[in-house]
Amino acid sequence: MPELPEVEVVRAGLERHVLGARIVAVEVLHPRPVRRHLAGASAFADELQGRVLTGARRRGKYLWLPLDSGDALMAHLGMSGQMLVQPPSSPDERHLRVRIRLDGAAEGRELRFVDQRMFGGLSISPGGAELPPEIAHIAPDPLEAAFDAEAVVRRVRRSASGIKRILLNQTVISGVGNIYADEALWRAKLHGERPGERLTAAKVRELLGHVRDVMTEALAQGGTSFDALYVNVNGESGYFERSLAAYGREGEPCDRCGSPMRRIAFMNRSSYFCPTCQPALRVRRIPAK
DNA sequence: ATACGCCCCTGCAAGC
DNA sequence: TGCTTGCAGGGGCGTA
Repeated sequence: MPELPEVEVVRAGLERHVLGARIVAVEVLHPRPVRRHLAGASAFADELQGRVLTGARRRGKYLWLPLDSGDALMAHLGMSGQMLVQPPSSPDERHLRVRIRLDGAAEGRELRFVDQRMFGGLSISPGGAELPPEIAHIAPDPLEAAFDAEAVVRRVRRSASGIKRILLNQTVISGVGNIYADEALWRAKLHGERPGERLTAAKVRELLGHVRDVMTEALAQGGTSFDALYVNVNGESGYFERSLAAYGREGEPCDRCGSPMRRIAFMNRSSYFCPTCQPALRVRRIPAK
């Protein structure tokens, strides 16, 4: 159930543990996670066989491993995906979907794609080593050099949509999911339904700063609990229970003002916010006399 | 061209 | 105890 910081932890782990490895065999245990490979599961396996993994890259929540062929093995973790590096002797995980046996730099290890809900998946991007064309429409994320905050400010202020919906639109800014959207909005004292076009440029800039900060802090904490051989992404790093000010805190006191935090339905999931610090509508102030 | 709702899956916890 | 319902951190796609 990863957002950008969790995906980055995985990327860094892959870079450390499978760089330079050669794929010797691929076993697809469930067809759904390779559904994007239209030629089918066995073609997917055949195309990967013999390739060398030459990198580990990320944009937003998408990961890709450039191959020595110039193509890339792409991965999206969806809601429940994990990429694990395991010795073959390790028992199969309950939701193991794809097994990739390695030699060379990662001799005797397996790269495993584990995914309970299978919203995520693996695919091969032809010529996608540098930037897979399938994700060219995804905007840069706040932690990469190509991120253009002023371009995001302009798009936000051109949109009548609610600011939270805009934050979750990966073509505007990538990597932000439901948790970090709520956290950044809480820090900025903004209600997620405030229309983008009604926000000042300065306020949007401030919000983007909070987005970057909350992700950077999460990344720092997620990285510390990272075990050397076990590339984990399941969000159980301890960060979520300890450091969240908004997400999942319905009924608990706001860390800033003490008001009970509220939860509302939003886009088939939930939004958490402080009704006092984050009013839905701008309050027209009555001038003091 | 946007912008929005629907749907893809499985599993868990709470409620009846 | 067993069934039903709601909910879970994502995003592609069809339709307005």
